[in-house]
Amino acid sequence: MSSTTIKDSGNTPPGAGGSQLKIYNSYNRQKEEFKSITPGHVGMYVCGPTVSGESHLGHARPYITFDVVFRYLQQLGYKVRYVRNITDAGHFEEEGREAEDKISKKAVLEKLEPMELVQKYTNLFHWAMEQFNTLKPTIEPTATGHIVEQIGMIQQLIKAGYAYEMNGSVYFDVKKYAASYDYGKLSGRVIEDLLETTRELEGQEEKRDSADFALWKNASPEHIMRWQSPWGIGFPGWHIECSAMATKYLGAQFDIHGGGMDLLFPHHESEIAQSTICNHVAPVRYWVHNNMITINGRKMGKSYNNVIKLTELFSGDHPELTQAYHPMVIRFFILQSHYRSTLDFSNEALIASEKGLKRLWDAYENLGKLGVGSQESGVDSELDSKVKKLLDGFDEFMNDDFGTAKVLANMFELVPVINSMKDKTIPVASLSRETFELLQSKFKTWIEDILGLTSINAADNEKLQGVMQLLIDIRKESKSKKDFATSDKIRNELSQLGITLKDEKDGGTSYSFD
RNA sequence: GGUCCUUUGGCCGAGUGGCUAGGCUCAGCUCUGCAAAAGCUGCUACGGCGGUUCGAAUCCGCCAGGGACCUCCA
Repeated sequence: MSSTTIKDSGNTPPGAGGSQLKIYNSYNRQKEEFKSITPGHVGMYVCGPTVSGESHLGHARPYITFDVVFRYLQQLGYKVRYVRNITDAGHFEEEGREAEDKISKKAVLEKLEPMELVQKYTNLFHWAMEQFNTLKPTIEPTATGHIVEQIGMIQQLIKAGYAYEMNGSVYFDVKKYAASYDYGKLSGRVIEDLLETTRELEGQEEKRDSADFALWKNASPEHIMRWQSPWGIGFPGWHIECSAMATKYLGAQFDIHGGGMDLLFPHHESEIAQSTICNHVAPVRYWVHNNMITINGRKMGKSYNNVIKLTELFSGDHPELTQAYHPMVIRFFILQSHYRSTLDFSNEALIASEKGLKRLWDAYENLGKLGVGSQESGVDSELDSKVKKLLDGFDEFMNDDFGTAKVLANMFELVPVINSMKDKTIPVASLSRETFELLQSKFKTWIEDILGLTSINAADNEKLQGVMQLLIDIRKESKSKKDFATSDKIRNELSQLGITLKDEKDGGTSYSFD
């Protein structure tokens, strides 16, 4: 793989014939052709998790969405630097546990140690991401590891006259910024409205304007995360970490910034303001936002009390769940909708996804087992061009703002063709050699490398496979002797254990685990 | 209250103004010792009312429902 040139991967390379990647840019609210700032390279920043608690289903969406974006950009031949932060600084408390007073007389080991908590949930997050088969970001910086950079940036903002200190805290001067820049453009906010807001919030009286936001907060004694700064002991504000880390690793201006729609305001709006003042340029070319996962039509979130944690989803241990769901089913479920639409959770929908994924994956495995066949004669040109068209659709739909749902729809349209070839009701030779090979290679590339799906069959164990083969052989012998009592006993008892035997048309028998 | 978005068949969910999305469910058929799987066929929807257009789920207006953001939030 070359690091500077565009790899010809069999997909449409950027800029060359065919369709070209278009991305919906939240900043302009329209689809734009994607052009990277540095040819052959892409810088992408995605807002990562706050590791003060366990991740839930809602969190799965952006990381799976942007994992596919990451994979696809690489597939197109770009060298991608994918930065996803870990927010491990802030006002930390563990759920169900009170934040503790640092000066209390408790023994050190009895106290809530913030880094221990942060470590625990970071590990859990990484574990869940692995279950989803997401690729690791190329850089995963932590907020606590970049306090120096954040302080540096705040100092720059003060020096530039866009931030002011008050009682050990530092605030960004939104009114001043708005005088010469378009504060509110990203989130569609009207600055006058923001300045007029008369919301009562704690600490508001320190600000010159209610729209101002904190860059650095003075730490009260009970605040357990604290650092020394030019303004006294405190902790960084809510938005500065992303600006500081994105600037450090991706430069003053980079290609893609991703995150959930709920971060549009104030988080990303503030990020733009901070970075623009410090770096004298708009930080991001393409703002990309995924929509929310809802449950019973409501956004999943702590404040709504409708959260299903990922561990619960994988184990089925939650009152809303009728069963456990394989992480791949969640991934598939998310990919079956467009990332900018809300996605409603329900057991019914997830079960449908589970079945669909199994069917798709079985067909994919069958496809891999098919030989090219003797392509001498009998090419069905109608079928051949239909298959080609469906395959071309993969690129076309993905290039249209990452239309994974439509890519999957095309794959499903190919499933009957593949299964029929397997059952020999359609000869493999009805496809030209070229088309058949394209079908095999594109299916593999797209299903595994781009969509990042994997098998959900639990049967990948050699000894078990041996035992299964033995049972299948015994059953086959019984059947040939018309001893159906024995053959049915084997099948029925296996079925009770959650193993389904399937007699294939070619005389063989396959099995699947629930 | 302000800003924005959304409303698709039993369920989920794509949809660029004209051509079958797709998945799941359900029914029938084929195959099969039976079953499962697979294949085939069927079920054809776009919140309501107007408007633009030769033609609208797709554009515009009004009404109704739902949601997001405005506060930590994926």
